[in-house]
Amino acid sequence: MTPRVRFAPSPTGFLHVGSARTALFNWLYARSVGGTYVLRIEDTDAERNRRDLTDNLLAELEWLGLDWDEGPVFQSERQERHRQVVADLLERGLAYLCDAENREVSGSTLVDGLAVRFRMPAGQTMAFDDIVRGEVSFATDDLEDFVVWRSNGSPMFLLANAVDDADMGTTHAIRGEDLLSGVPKVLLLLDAIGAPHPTYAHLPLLVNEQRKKLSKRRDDVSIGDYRERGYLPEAMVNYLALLGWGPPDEVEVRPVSEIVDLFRIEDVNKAAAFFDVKKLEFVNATHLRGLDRADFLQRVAPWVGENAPWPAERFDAGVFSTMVDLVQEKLRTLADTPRFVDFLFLSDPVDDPESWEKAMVKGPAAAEILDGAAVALADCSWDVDSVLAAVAGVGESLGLKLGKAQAPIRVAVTGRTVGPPLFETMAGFMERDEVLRRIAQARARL
RNA sequence: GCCCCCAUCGUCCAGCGGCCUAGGACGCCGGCCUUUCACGCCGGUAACACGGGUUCGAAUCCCGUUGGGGGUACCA
Repeated sequence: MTPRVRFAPSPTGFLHVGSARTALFNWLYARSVGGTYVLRIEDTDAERNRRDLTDNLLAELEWLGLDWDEGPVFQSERQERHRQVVADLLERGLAYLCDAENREVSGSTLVDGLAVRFRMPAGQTMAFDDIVRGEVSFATDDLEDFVVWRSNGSPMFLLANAVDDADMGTTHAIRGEDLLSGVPKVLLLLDAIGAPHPTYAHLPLLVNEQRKKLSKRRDDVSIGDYRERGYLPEAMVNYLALLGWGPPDEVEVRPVSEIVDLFRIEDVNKAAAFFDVKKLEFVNATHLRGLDRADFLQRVAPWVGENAPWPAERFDAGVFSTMVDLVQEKLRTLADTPRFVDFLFLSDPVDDPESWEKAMVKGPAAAEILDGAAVALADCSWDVDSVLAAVAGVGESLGLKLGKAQAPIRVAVTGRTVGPPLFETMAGFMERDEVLRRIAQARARL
């Protein structure tokens, strides 16, 4: 029997990183064993049954590259089937009607306005063998009767979940550990409808610095937000795969295709994992550096386009395209890009007080360096070597190494202490007059 | 409260009875390179929660303790 797994998110309007991780592991499992990956939308709650909430979810999954083989299947469209199952449970006495106060009401057929609860059998042990957790068991005596059908005429999560998995032929339920304690109830439901139990694999939770489950209130959990902050989908997927799993060869940053080849669900570990943005950044930077120029230009387009910190008419795509070689390897995220090149597309260098303080105030001989550079750069050849030699000469006359000597010039020209290689940038992409103008302007400010 | 799960460097992952004076990665701290930053390279910091067993031998198996987490809705 070929494995069938499903990712069954509840539409909340965005894709949570924890959900993305669950989706990824289901996808990895399916892709690694040649199984089928189905997408199911758990929207039994009327408030979540909104197409727009689902659309965004699907868009984010597509962005991550987690393509599904079947679906999306909407639970809300399967209500009639759910109703039949509940009616059957009621008729067989496995469930009962109850009012708003949870008092049992006699009757063996569905009644509008009344909920239905499943009757918890006494003295049973519900056990199952979880791929990641091993043998897990619950005593039904510790569990209570639970609602399977709402008084408003809709199915509850557990019921829809059990019925749909049974109907869809789900062989493996791979999901977050927060759902572990719901398993015995689902098993009972599955037994009641005569369906086989899927094999479970409960993934360790993703937690924050407080070791609490990632929550949308406190933590940055939206995949869309990471996308907007300049993270690459392949980096996101790569990093997420590293939470709860590790490649046998210890090579952490790699293409998703390799992860598919190496992934084994049995290797997933049990302990909760901290979502570490620092490491995500590292993974992202590594993938970013690996992009070829055309690919990089395409991905970075949103950050140098309309929302860029410079007037669109001053942007020079040709200059930027060439500058890419000088900045790409320095970036952590795509969003870092503008501040490495903005001085080229702005009429004046940006004003960065910290940089100014560091190079012009605290740094040595700022005035002398700028004065010297104004002279030396005025009549040297306008190429990288000559510009470098000119600045180096100014530094030597003041007893400064090139690193120190270039600092005030860098800040005068670009506005910042951090940026692309200075001489390459000046000689390659700026007019001599503009460089001299900025140096003079900075000198006047001292 | 009750039920369930978990426990190796600050963090993520490796280790699945001897190869462990515990390995890799991120971070951090040094150094080199050097036109800043970054990259790269070199080096360093730092962990088997605790207590009992089992065994010739335990980070690895068992029990307990402690700690953490999850669940306990007519949310999913």
